[in-house]
Amino acid sequence: MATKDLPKKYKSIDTENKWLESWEKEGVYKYDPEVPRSDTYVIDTPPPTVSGSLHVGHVFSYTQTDIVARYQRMQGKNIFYPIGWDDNGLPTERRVQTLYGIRCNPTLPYDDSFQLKKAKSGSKDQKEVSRKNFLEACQTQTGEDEKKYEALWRHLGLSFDWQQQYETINDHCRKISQASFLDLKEKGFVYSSKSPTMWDTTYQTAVAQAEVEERDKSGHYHDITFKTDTNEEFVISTTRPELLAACIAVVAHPEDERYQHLFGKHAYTPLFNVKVPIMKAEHADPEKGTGILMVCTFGDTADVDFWKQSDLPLKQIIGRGGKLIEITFGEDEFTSEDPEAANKVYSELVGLYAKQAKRKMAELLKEDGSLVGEPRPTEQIAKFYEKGEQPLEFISTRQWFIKILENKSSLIEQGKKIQWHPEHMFKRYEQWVEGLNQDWCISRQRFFGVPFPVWYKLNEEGEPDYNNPIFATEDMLPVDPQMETAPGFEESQRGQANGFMGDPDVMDTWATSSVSPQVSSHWKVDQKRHESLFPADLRPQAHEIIRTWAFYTITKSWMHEKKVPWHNIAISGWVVNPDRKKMSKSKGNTVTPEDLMTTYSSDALRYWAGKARLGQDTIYDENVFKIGQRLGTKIFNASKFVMMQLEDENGTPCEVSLSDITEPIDMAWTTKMNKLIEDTTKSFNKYDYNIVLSNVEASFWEFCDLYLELVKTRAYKQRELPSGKSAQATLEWTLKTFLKLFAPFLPYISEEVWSWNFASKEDQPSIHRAPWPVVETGEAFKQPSTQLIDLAKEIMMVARGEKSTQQKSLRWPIEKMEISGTKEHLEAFKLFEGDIVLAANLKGNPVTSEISEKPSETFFDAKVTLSETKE
RNA sequence: GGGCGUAUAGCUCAGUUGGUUAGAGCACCUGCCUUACAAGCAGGGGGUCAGAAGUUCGAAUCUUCUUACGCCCACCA
Repeated sequence: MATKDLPKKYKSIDTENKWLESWEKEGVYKYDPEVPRSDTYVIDTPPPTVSGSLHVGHVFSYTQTDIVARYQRMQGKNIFYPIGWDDNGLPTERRVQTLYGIRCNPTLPYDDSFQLKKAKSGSKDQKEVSRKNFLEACQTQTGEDEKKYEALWRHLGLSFDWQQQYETINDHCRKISQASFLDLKEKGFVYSSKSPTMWDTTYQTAVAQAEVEERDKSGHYHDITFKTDTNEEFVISTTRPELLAACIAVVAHPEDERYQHLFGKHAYTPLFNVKVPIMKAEHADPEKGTGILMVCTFGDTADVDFWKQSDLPLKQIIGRGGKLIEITFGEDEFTSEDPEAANKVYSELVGLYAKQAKRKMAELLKEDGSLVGEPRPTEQIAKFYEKGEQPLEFISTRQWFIKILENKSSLIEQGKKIQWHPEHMFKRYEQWVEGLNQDWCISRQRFFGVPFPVWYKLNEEGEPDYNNPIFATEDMLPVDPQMETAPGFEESQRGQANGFMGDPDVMDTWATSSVSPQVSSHWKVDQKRHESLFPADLRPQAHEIIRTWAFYTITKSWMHEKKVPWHNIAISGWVVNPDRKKMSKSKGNTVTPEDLMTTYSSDALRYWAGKARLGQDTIYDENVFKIGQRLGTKIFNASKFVMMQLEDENGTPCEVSLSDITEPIDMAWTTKMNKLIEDTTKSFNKYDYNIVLSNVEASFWEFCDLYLELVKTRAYKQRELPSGKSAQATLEWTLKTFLKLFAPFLPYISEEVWSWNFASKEDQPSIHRAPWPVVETGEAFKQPSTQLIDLAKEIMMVARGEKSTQQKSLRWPIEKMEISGTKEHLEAFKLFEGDIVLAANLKGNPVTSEISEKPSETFFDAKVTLSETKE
C-alpha cells in the first residue's frame, strides 16, 4: 500500500471493527488439537459471572491475560484459550426474580404455556413458577447477557478461541461436575452429615466458609438476671436475647474468681424457667460483659463448638427462613419448670424474625423485671453470606461435604508446586488453608445449579434413608434426580412410601468452577484431549478468590489425579478509586467499558491494563487511557512516515534488506534495539509484561524523536546511495520490530500497520501469528557499543536547546558548530557527523578541537551559533 | 491480635544484581506549523525517595524499629 492512500488521521474505531471481524473470519486465534502438548500453551480462563454487565475491572484483568496469550502465540505456541460463562447460582436467580417477577416453587408442575415477560421495575409481586419454568427463565436471561459479554470481549480484542465457548450450566459442565462428585465419593473424600451449618435465612441455603464475610453491625447488650437453684442471682450480658429459649447452658471461665461458687449448680432462665447447668468453658472471656454467658443453639461458632463437645440437647428455635419456629415447652428437649407459662411467653415470639423477636424479648424481660436497666448499644461484628443482607444463623441441616481438614498439609504442598505471580500471593493461599476449620460444604438449597446425582430410598413411613444414598453411574450423567427416575424404581414411586426421592439440593457454584481445567480438557469424556490440555499452563485470577477458586481447583485436581491443575497462577490486582478502595461495580458502571472503548479505543484501554503490574492494585485514571490513545496515534503517524521513506516518488516500495545496514550510527541503533528485544523477552517470560510495555513505549518515543529525526534526511535525500539504503533498511526493520513488540498490548494498531506492507512481505497475514522478535546476530548488529546514539543525542540536544532558547524554529539554520572532545569521542563523532549536519541544519561542517580530558558531565563541549536569518 | 502488600515530583507510576547529579508521562511555564504527527515538537521549573537507627567506601535499593494506607485471616456473649 502506498502511503498516499492512507488516511490523514487515525480513526481507531473503524480500524478496530475491521480487524475484529477479520480475525474471526481468518481463524487467527484458533486452537489446533493436533499440535503436541509441549508446543501448546493452555490457559484456564476465569468464566465471568453472568449477572448484568461487565465493568472496567473485568477489562483490566482479562486484558492482562490476553497480553500473555498473545505473547505466547507469537512465541510460536499453539494457544488453548477458552472462554466460559458462569451462569450458575444465586446471582442469576436473583436477577431473574427481579427482571421477570417470578419465584421458584419446586412443588408446582411445569407449565408449558408460560410466557416469560419482563416485570415492571420496582414491582414487588412475584409469580410462583415450577422449577423447570424457573430454570428456563434463567437460561433465557443468561443467554442474552452472554451475547453482550461476547461483543465486549471481542471488541476488547481478547484472543479467545470462541469455538471453545461453554456455559457452566450446560450438559457438558453438569456432567463433569457430577462426575467429579462421584469420583470424590469413590475416593472417599465426600460425606454427608446433619450438623449445625452456616445458613443464610434470606436465600435459605447453606453457605461455605469461603463465602462468608464479616461486617460491622450495631447491636445492643441486654443485661439479664438469672436465678440459680440455690437462689443466688447473676447477670449475663447478651446481644441475642431472642435466643433465650434456645439456651442450653450458662458458662464462665474456669478461673474466673467471681463464678467459682456457681460451677456445678444450675440456673433457671427467666421467662421460660428452664433449668440449665452452669459450666466451665475456656472460651468465656472474663473481660467481656459480665464474664458469664449463655450458650444457645446457636448464637455463634463458640456455641456450636461447645455444644458439639457436650452432651447437651439441641434446641433449634430459628427456622430456615430466619423466623422463630413452633416449639412446645414440656415436650422433648424443651423442658421447663413451668411449661404453661413458658409456652405463653413463647406464643408472643413465634413467627417473628430474629430481629423482631429481639425487640419483643426486651419488652417481655422488662415486664418480667429480669432486664437490668436499658439495652446498651454496642458495635459488633457478625458473619454474613457475601451476597446476603441478614447475619448468618447456625442451623442444623443435612449437607454434603468434601474432606478438607484432614488434607490441609497435602494441599499446602500442592500450592508450593505452582509458580505464583507475584510470588507473595502464595502466602495468602497458605494462610487460608492453615486457618480453615470446616470441611467444604458443597450443597446449596437452591434451584439453578448442578444437582447432586443422588437419590434416597423412602421407608414405609416415607422417610428418606440418608445412610444409603443411591448414586448415579457415570454413564447416566448429566442427570437431574428431580426429573429422572432412580435406578431400580418406577417414576410412579417418586415420593411414595417405599419409593424414592431425588436429592433436592444443587452444588455450590465453586463445585463447578473448581473443575474449570477439567471442563476444558474434557476429563472423563475424551482422555486423549484431557492429557493434552491438563494440567494447564496458566490460571489468571483475582486475589480475593484465592481462598475459593484457586483453593478449590487445587483441591479437586489433587483429589482426582494427585496433580496440580496448572503450573502458573497469575494474580491480578484490583481497580481502585483514588482513595485506594476497591472500585464498586456501580461506580465502574457509570462509565461502561463500551463507552470507554468508543472514546479512547480498545488499544488505549489495553494500554492501561498492560501498564499495571500483576497483583498490584491500580487506580482508575482516565488520563492513562488518553496516553494510550496518544500512543496509538503516534504509532500510526510514525509508521506512515517511515513507510514514506521506504518508497519512491511514485509510491513504489524500495527493496532493502538487513545487509544494507552499513552506517555505524544505524548499527548502533539496531544494537540498541537488540538489547530491547533481549530485555523485553526476559521480562515477558517472568510475566512482567508491564515492564515490557514501559520499555517498548520509551524506546519507541526515542526512536521517533531522536533516531528518526537524525536519519530521515539521509534516508530521503540519499535514497539511491548506500548511506540512504542503510537508513531505510534500519527504519524498516526497526518499525517491524516495534510493531511486534507492541502487538500483544495494542493488537489493533499493530495489525493495521502490519497490513500495509509487512503482511505480504513477511508472508504472514496477521502480526499476531508472526514470530516474536529474536536477538539478531548478523553483520548489521555488530556495532560493539550503543554509545554512538548517546553521543548523537547530546549534540542534538545542544542544537535544539539553542534554538529553543532563542525561540527559533527547529529548522532554523546553524551558522557554526564547535565541538571539543577527546580523540576517541571525536573519532566517534566523525561517524555520524553527516547526519548531524542534516538534522540540525548546519551550514558547512562542524569545527572540532581535541582536548585531553572528557568534560565531567558530558561527552563534548559543544557550542552552536545560529544564523542571523532563516535562509 | 496474626499474615501480606504499598509508601519515590501536585497526580499516575518506573527505578533490574547497592554505584556518578533519582527518571518518565500527565499537569505547569517558555517557545516552535519542521518531508508524518499541534492529539505534535523543543526547552524549562518541580523530589530530605514516609520517619529513625544501622551495615557499607557508597543506600530509594540491604537490616531493624516506627508511622500511614490497603487487603486477607482471627476476634463475634
